[in-house]
Amino acid sequence: MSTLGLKLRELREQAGLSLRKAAMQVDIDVAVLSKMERGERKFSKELVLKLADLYKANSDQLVIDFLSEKVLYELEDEDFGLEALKVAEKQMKYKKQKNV
Amino acid sequence: MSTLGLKLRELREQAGLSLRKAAMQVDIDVAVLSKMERGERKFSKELVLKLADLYKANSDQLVIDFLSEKVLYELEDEDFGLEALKVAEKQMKYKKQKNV
DNA sequence: TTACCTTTGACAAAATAAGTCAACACTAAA
DNA sequence: TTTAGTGTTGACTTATTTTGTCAAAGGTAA
Repeated sequence: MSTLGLKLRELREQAGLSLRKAAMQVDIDVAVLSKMERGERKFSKELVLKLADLYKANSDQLVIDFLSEKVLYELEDEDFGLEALKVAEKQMKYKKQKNV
Repeated sequence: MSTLGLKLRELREQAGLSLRKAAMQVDIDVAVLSKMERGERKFSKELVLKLADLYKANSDQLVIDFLSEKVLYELEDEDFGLEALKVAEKQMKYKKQKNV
């Protein structure tokens, strides 16, 4: 289901950390991390960064996944989701170029 | 600032409706509609549809603008916003194709 | 003045998200 | 068969965000 959750779970396991220990390190409740890894609760960007750091993983792609998931969540079941993404992309490029 | 707000304001004026009257027709407070048209508050999709109907305008592009604005709002000031959009697009296409 | 118009800010209420906790079920080692 | 570890669940509280309501202001024109 959740790409980000899966990835972070794998990274945690690769780092040899239990859910409890990882949660403690980043200062959240175990229950919450468990739910986040299984896509039952949303990550925050800050937490993603903390976890990337803890797992010694590169955070860029994780942040991209985080944002992308957030966007997809907003657009799920929308008939014009794809069109909306294209418009958003166009506007973002414009803004970037124009520095608005 | 807000494309959608501007568009809906223009449509309202073209329909010859005052803010008060339009707001009354769609059953919201004038203050709220005023703020929405100026981008100070967010539209809901339902309201966009109601307004499109009231102004006798085609709602498709308005809904696309609405969604796109929502997405851009989530991604504003994000370094990886564009990358996130691309990932989201890819996943959405995949989902659509696979019917997941 | 009167009668409209839009905008503003302050506040209350409702809805969502985030945090906390205790208990459960499972596995494996002692 | 205890003990200690694992992850999961649900109920609950608290905090934050969003939404709705209202009154008043300032503008314009008859």
